[in-house]
Amino acid sequence: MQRLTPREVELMTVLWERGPSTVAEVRDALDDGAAYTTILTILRLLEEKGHVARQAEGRAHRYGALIDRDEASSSAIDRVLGQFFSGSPEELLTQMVSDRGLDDATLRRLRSLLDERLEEGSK
Amino acid sequence: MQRLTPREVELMTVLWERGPSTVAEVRDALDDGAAYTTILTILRLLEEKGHVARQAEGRAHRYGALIDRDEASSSAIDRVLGQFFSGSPEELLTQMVSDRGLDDATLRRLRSLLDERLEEGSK
DNA sequence: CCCATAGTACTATATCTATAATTGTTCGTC
DNA sequence: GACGAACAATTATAGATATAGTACTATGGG
Repeated sequence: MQRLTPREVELMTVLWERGPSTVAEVRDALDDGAAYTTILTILRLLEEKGHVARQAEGRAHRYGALIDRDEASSSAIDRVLGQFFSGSPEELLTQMVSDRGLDDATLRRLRSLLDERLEEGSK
Repeated sequence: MQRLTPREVELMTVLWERGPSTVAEVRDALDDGAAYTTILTILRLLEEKGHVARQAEGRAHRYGALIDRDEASSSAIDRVLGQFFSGSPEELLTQMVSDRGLDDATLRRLRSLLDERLEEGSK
């Protein structure tokens, strides 16, 4: 998937959380003083790139996400993996558990997650 | 830490792997046909941003990284965490182990990694 | 049925990113 | 000491990003 700019991620997040929305709704949800036309322009670019679609609704249009959040975050992770961890999820995880103050409870939850995965895989 | 562009990460990677290098050495290491002046420009920008420093060496300059790789990757992860996982490392890891096509061997390695961590923590 | 307004399309601008050509400088060699 | 090669500084350009102004359109309330 194409890379999303930080600003684009912000708009997409609104669509993911609110569901299909009009320009005005997105602007209200962002609540950062951006002009109507600014939001419109970014949504238009996202549409060009195929990340959102819209349908007319009265005189307005309702924009909906075409990609889901997992897809986008997965791409973002891939990018980080490639840039810093030679594509190796282990290396990323290693740094996360060592650098980041994850407590034992969290580590244990992650381990059971892995256990579940391994269970399923062997089914 | 400020965000690094993909291209900047590539150059920094050379410095991280090779240690302090001249422009010509970086260009050779990249081996992607970039012009000498292109590399120079990006290094100059990285210097402005405080990510590298240089010292004269004969008529050339040797550029060295001022930030280490962990620092940069950690920032990149933070950005992804903030953008997609409400800052929660657990959510990111959850997605990694569930969505990604990690094979059993990898999952097992990840689990032993967590085991080690938990061992250490309880010591 | 008309016109104010909400909404859209089009256009514009500033900054950032990535690229490189041109110009200037220094050092080693002859 | 002049010259060429290697290097650096300056300048330039194209495309992407983020912002918004302007001009046009359609619709719903009076």
